[in-house]
Amino acid sequence: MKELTDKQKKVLQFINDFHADNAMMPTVREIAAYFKLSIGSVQQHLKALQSKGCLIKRGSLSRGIDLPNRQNFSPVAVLGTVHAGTFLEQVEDANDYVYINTNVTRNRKCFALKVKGDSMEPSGIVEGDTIVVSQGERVYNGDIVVALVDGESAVKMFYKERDRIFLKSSNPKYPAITSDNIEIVGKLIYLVREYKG
Amino acid sequence: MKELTDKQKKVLQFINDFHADNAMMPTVREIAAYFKLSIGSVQQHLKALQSKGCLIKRGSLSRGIDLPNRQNFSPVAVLGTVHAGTFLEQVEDANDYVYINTNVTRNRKCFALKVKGDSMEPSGIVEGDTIVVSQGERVYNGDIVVALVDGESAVKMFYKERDRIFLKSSNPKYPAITSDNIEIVGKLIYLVREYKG
DNA sequence: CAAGTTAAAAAACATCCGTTTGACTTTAAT
DNA sequence: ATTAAAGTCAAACGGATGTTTTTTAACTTG
Repeated sequence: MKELTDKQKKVLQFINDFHADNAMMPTVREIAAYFKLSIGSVQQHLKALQSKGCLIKRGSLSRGIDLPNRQNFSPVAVLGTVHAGTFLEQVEDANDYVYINTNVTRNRKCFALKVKGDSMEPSGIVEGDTIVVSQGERVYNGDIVVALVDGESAVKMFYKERDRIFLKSSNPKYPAITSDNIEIVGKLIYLVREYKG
Repeated sequence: MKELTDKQKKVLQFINDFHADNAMMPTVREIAAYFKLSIGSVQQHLKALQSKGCLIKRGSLSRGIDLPNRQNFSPVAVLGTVHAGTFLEQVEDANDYVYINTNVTRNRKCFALKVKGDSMEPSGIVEGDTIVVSQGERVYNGDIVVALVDGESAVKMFYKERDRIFLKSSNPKYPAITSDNIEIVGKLIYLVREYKG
């Protein structure tokens, strides 16, 4: 990516800010008005930015410019609460969403859960955390998973030994679980925590 | 918010998806093309959605519709690493960013740090986590803060007793810190963790 | 000095786009 | 049967928007 001139940097910055504020790209004339420039001058700047790879044009659409590394977020439904100590599940209606960068979700089928309990505290998963789970994923020993054991869900570490699945808490005060009726729902891919107050 | 008709729901959904994919709102004609409708019909749907509070129009701008609960994200620079065991700071150039919902940052001045060490593990803060810190904030006993102690930074719990500041690790194997030279940089407001592999 | 780059302006053109109007059909409720 | 609401269409108007061309000027660089 070539060097940008000062003016080009400013124009690019304006486009960035404008999009962050208004959720749409500015028109050529809106850029011109901000910098008190003519339309043609702005067109030249845009062309320069485009040839340097800092800007993408999508045909002749209105507001049809785009930024190469634009961040994209998609809603992931918070389906309920998962108890990380003993077992508990409360699947509610999905009225709550957490927005995750698509670089993280990568088109995988995901959902989110609120954590209760302390069985995974040594792994840094504490009450109130929101965890994002990717469904139908291959899991390996040591992965943190959400599993259904005899119909109830839990967050645990996954281990498989001689075709037998063990679900371990990282908190040593809880024993490992094993059962003939374990279904792995998905694998932890993300965690967010908000400190309020 | 009144009930939406099936068609109105579909139109709203399309607008939502279109914006997520293209970072811009569709034009009336683009909506019409998708649903194989006339322009006027779409206008009517938009008017209905607007009167029901599910859509906002910004004057007569091209692509000038907006969604009431649109999520907005702003970049927060990851300035370096903070050691949560002993002390350590490496402020690098800000080439790394984490994108945080503006509902969380709320116009506050923020930066982010990568965590190393285990001194805050019982509080759910482990190595590799990215923490978001709000600067210049009033802090209270028990808040988790980033502080400068004799010029080096740390993540600790804040306590003040008789005008003396104590910085405690939640991991009991580290002693509490106190010094005449403690500067509170900011308060933890958010934490994200990505599980890779 | 000559040549190339960057910056800028004005004007004109074609299209894109939001808006409005009037008329028609279907469906559901009264 | 009547009424109302939702849904549809076609057409046209005016302003917004992207595009292109030509001209001018300042600043570097060889």
